[in-house]
Formats: sequence, C-alpha cells, structure tokens
Amino acid sequence: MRLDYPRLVSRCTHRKQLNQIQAVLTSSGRLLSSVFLHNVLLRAHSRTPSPIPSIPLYTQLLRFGLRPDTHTFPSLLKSCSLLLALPQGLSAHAHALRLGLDSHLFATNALIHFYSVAGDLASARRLLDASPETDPVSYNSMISGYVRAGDLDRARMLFEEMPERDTVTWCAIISGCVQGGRSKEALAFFSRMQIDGFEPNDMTLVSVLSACAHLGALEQGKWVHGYMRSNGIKISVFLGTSLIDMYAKCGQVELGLKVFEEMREKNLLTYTTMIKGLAMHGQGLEALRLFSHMETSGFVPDDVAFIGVLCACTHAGLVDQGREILDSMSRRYGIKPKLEHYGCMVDLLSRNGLLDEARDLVESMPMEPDALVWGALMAGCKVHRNVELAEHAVKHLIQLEPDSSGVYVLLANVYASSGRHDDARKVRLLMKKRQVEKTPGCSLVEIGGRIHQFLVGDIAHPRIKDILLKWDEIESRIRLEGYVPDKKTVLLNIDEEEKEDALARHSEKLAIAFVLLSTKEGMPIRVVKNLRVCSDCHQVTKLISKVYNREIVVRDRTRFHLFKGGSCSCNDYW
DNA sequence: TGGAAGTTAT
Repeated sequence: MRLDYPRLVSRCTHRKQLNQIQAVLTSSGRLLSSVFLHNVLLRAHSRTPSPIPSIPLYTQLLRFGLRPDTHTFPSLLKSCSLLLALPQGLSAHAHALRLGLDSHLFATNALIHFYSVAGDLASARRLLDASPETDPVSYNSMISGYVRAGDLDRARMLFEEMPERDTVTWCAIISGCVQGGRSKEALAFFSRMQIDGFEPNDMTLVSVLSACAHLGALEQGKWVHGYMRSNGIKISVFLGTSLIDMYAKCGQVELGLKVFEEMREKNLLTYTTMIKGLAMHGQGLEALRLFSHMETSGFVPDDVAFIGVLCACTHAGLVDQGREILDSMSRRYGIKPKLEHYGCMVDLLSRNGLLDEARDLVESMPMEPDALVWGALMAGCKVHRNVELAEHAVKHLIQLEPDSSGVYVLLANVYASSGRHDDARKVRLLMKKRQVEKTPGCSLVEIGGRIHQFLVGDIAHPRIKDILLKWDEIESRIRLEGYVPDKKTVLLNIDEEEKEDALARHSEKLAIAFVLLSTKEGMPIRVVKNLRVCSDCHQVTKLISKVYNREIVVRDRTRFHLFKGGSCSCNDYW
C-alpha cells in the first residue's frame, strides 16, 4: 500500500518528523516533478514556529525548473513573515508579480501580512488600497501591524473604516489596546463587540483578562471567569496564566493560587506569573517555595523567572536568599545575570539599608548601570536618609535621563526629608528651568463594574464637590486618631496651608473619598495607582481603614498594600 | 494544498 504523503505531511506538526518525510520524498525523487508536493511541504513548515526549511525548499522548486502556482506564495510568505526574512519576502513578492500571481486574494493577504510584520505599513496599505477584492484578513493583519509599530490611532481608524469585521478583528483591536497600554479602551471595545453580537473566544478573553489586570478591574475579571465556566470554555495554559495574573494584580492572590492549583497543564510562564503574583503581595517565602517546586518539576527557569524570584526577595526583605539566587543563576543554569537582575539586587540591598554593598555592586557590575539601577540605589538612599550617596546617584541619573521627572522628585524628597529645604528648592527650580514635567499621580477605582479615574488635584469628576466635602469629614475624623499631614514629601514652594491642600488632593485620597461616598459600609475598597504611594497617603489610608472599619487594598506601581484595622501588610516597608 | 488575533518582568 502506498502512503498518502500529502495527507501525512499536512497532518504533521513536528519539525523532526516533517524533515524525515521530506528526506524520503527527496530521495525517492518524488519531489522532482511535483509543485503540489512542494506546496504541501511549504505549508506544513509554515505552520511550525520556526519554518527555516521553507526558503531552501522554494529555491529547490525553482532549481527543478518547476513553476510556482497560487498555493506556493501564501505559504512561502507566511514563513518569511515568521522568520522575519525580509530580502526573501521581497524577492518572493517580485517573483509573484512577474508570474501574475500576486493579485490572488490569498497571496495579497499574505503579502499584506508580510509587510505589516516587516514594519513597512505604507507598502501594506498600498496593497490593501489597490486590491480589487478584500476580506477582513488583510485588514486584521494591518491592524496588528499598526499596533506593533505603536500606532494605535491608525489601528483604530482602520478598524472603524473596515467594511466588515470578524472575531479576529475584535480580538486584534482589543489586544492592540492592551499592548498600547490603553486597557480602558480595550474593555470598551469588548462590550461593543458583544453588542455587535460576537461571542468572545479564548484568545479574546486572554486580552480582556490582561486589560482587567492592568486596571485592577476585579469585578470584570471575575465576570470573565464566570463566563468561561458557564460557556464551557476550557482553561488553557494561556487562559489560566492570564487568570492568575488578573487575580494577583487585582489583589486576590488566593483566587490566583486556586486557579494555579486546578490547572492540569502549566508552563514556565504560568509559574513565573504565580511567583511574581505572590511577590507583589509580600509572600516572598511562598514565592521561593514555588520557585523550587518549579525547578523540581523539571522546568528550567529563564531570565524572567529569575526576575520574579529576585523581586519576591525584595518585597519580603530576604537578602541572603537574594544573594544566593543571583549567584545560582550562572552557577547552576549558565544564565548570565542581565542588567535587570543587578537592578533587582541593588533594589533588594538598598531597601534593606545595605547601601555600601549596593554601591559596590553598582560599581562592579559587568555592564554600565542604567537609570533603573541608579534609581533603585537612590530610592534606598531616600528611605535610609543617605544624602551623600543620593547626590552621587543623582548625578548619574540626570545624565542618563535628563527629562525624567522621577529623578528630580526623588532628590528633592531626599533633601526635604533631611531638612535641607534650600537644596530641595534648588532642585525644583532646576526642574522648572529644564521644563521637566512631573508624571501626574493617577488612581483608578471600580464601582459596579465601572472604572473611575482620578488625577492628582483633579476637579473634573462630576461629584468633585461631594468628594472634597467627604475628604474634609475624613480628615477631621482621622486627626482625632493623631493624623498630622506629612508635608515633607510636598516639594512645592508654597505656604503651609497650601501644602496641606496639595497633599489632600493626591489622587488616591480623592479616589478613596469617592468610594466611601458611593459604597455601603464595610465593603472593601480597591485602588490602583500609577506611582508609588507617598508616605502621607500611606498613613492616611491606614487610619481610614481603622476609623471607617474598611479593608483597603492599594496596588501601587510595584506592589500591594492591604490596609486593615490601622496597619498595612507591607509593614511600612515599600 | 492557502491566511489574520493571545499570557510573565525592573
């Protein structure tokens, strides 16, 4: 009985087997005269993640004097896109053009996809405009092309002008928004998608969960989990990992752990996400335990996994373990620590007051320290009031990032907290002279599935009057508990009373006042912040949790704070 | 015998 090679090849997903079949076909001479078999092989290769054999196969087809047909170019171009083989893709285009095969719909789609992946959106657009026949596929490729190029506005414009959309279109625009850091818009597209009658699939839900994670939108994230259950959507590795991330970033590590334990199939990313989630919640020892469990389960950690564990050590103050882990990276796994790993280590040492060791590490690193490394050292200097070292760090920082506000703010804070107000003022003047903008603080809260956003000093919210009145009430109540505004962190050159006012309008205070105003007594409060919590807001939130008897979870730029009965889970260490 | 969309990190 003769083997049905075309069927065998098209069902084959393993590269090794595929190469074996190809070798048999070559040696038996069957490839010599068959464009069809070449096409089948090209297609099979293009379905593997790294279709390296596609290009020699195509060259061979030409060498045998065979003429490519309509099926050849789509597969070949897909391989070129995957391999980012630009010259080969361009010459394939030229060849298709010569043979008159470029205007076939599938070839056009493949070409548009190729140019989108290659970052040549102008060429992709020209093909789209010139194509007599289009379907959503080519538009979808271009939407993700614009997203990859960081041009979300163009992606949105194309989305709006498309004659018809399909599930993939919605998925592309939703994930595009998420990747472009515009998660709120992603969720808006998600509801629009459902109104338009499209059912989300697992790929869409992964992006939606990622949006919820960024926004801290627990209610919507839970809704997605519920949707999966009621629609029988299986928890794939992708979905499970996204769920874990969503729960961790929305302040519910326990629910994340539950998903993690129930997942039958896990990969390195799943572990890394869970480890990082535990780290953010200060459960450093748990994270370390999971890391060793991962190792014994046969997963080989990569550099990102190491960032995760080092991060766990930082948030839990585990200095010795951190040193040991950094050392084991190269010793046990042959992974050279990168800048990021040194950054974590500097952060770990300097937060724990080991400033000399941190400085030594910065100076002995095998690569040039970047702004993040100096920034970590600087943050430690602020906590442990080491003005000299802070000045040293800031010199490097200002050279590396002259336009970043963070540097100036940190230095001014160091000066202010050690009483050197004149110097603090000089920094502020320097900032003004160089026209450095301070990143505005921003807090998000979710009420009844809707996200409310507050900026520092924001008066745009429709209920701002009530919110400020509520704040007055809060302030008088927490003053009875001993609250005194901590004006050290305010570097504005203004008089005392205004300083208090500026503090009172920090975004998380506005957000918390708003939630107290709009939710029932005893309901927990969740806030997501873009910057680190300032010490005044930290103190205020502790007191509110006591006076109003509320559990308050604040996710700041790097970690979680769980405020309860007047104290915080970070033990005032952040 | 053909195509487009997804998860982690300082």
